[in-house]
Amino acid sequence: MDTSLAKLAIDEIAERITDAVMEHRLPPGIKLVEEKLASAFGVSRTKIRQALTLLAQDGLVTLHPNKGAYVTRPTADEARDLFVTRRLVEPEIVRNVIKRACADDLAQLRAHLEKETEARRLGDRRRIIRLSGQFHMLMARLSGNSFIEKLMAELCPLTCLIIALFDEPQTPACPEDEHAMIVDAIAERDEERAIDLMLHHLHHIEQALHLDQQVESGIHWEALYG
Amino acid sequence: MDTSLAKLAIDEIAERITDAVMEHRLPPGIKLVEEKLASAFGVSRTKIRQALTLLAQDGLVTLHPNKGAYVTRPTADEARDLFVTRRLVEPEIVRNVIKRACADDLAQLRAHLEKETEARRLGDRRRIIRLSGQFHMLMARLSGNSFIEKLMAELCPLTCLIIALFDEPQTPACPEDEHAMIVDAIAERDEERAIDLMLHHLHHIEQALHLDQQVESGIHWEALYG
DNA sequence: TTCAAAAATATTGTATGCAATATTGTATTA
DNA sequence: TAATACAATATTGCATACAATATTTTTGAA
Repeated sequence: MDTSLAKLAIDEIAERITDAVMEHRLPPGIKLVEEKLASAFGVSRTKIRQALTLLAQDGLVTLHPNKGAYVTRPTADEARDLFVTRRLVEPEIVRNVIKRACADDLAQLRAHLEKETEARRLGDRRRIIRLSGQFHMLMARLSGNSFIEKLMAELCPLTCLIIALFDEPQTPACPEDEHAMIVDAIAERDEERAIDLMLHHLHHIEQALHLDQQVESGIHWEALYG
Repeated sequence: MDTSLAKLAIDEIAERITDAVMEHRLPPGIKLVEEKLASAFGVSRTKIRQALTLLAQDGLVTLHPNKGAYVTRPTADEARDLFVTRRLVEPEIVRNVIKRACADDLAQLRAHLEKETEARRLGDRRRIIRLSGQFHMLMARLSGNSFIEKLMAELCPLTCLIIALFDEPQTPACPEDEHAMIVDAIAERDEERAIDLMLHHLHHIEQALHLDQQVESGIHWEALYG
């Protein structure tokens, strides 16, 4: 798992685990044994422990005292709350990006869209999901409000988790080019349209999930001995 | 500093430090030496370290690598962003509280108001500031959205910090009974008025601060040798 | 005396070791 | 054989020790 030679800081460890969760390489519910991670990253458990507390703070990992750390398994209710929160915050992000975005910012957005296109071309579904999340994180960063940026840096990885839980693996990952349309509207400084597109985008993501079905509780143990 | 006998969990340590910051017993900019905290709380540095990473995640403490942990000293810009964020989020909180609040929830709010009144009667300015912050945290909790609750649990202590930095100590802590008026409007299910009161309340807090003055940079070292 | 170099001290960063707890495997008994 | 108690193993929680880095104090020369 560790590719670099330099010793990893706890933030970097947390980031790598976050990426792995976003790409569904670490599925919701899986146990994260400290020693395994420690040897995987080539550091001591102390650092892993600190990384896990960070991730737990972000809600990506849940700590059960004396039991261990598990990748969080959000409930359908939490998923709904998450989308409510995103629909509350992301219009403000769009407004601020339109207000502040310079040419370089737009270039960053376009560059990100290209990465998404490339991942789609390759059919790399895991990367598509992670990049889709990171698009919104980039938008939040460009909005210039550090609190909103930090909030989105929590909500986006969690959204990926929720997609992992509630989406059918067969479904084509994300609404195709909605991100591109949002960027276009931003480039044209069309606030109303950009916000509208963003809200529809979020609705599409949520509606593609099956939050009403009983997938949420995970494995149905009762049904196993039939 | 440690009053209980049982060993403190990391969260409890973080909470106590948070309270101390909210009450301005730990002023912005002060260094938090791990060993001092460790002996104060009767635990090892390991736990303190984890508590500090939590607090740093919340923005209440800033970690300078190899230098140490310092109580954050927010800038005026960050203060403005914070209030922007609160004005974005708290109307939603009010809406949800009105939608969901049962009799017991309202009783909790009233009980909190009494605590505030008591602190005001005693002239305990520190407690007033902390309780004022915790009023908004309670509202967020009653709103039933865990993400918004968590966000407010970060923003409120930071607001206390900002008040510590930018408010004149002489000023009477907070607008007198605006919290009570908000609770009244909520009890009457008057959404528009409640939101209006909340927004005005937030404006009052922000305008009581001197975010435009150059208080922010802390001590004016240049002016000391004149 | 003043400045800079160097020693001494303080503090952080990390790994390791041990105790506490949980989980798994085994044996014993009804 | 099935259930339960007990032992073995695995894992977490925590403190401590040591290395790396920063800060302060002391020393010595200009």
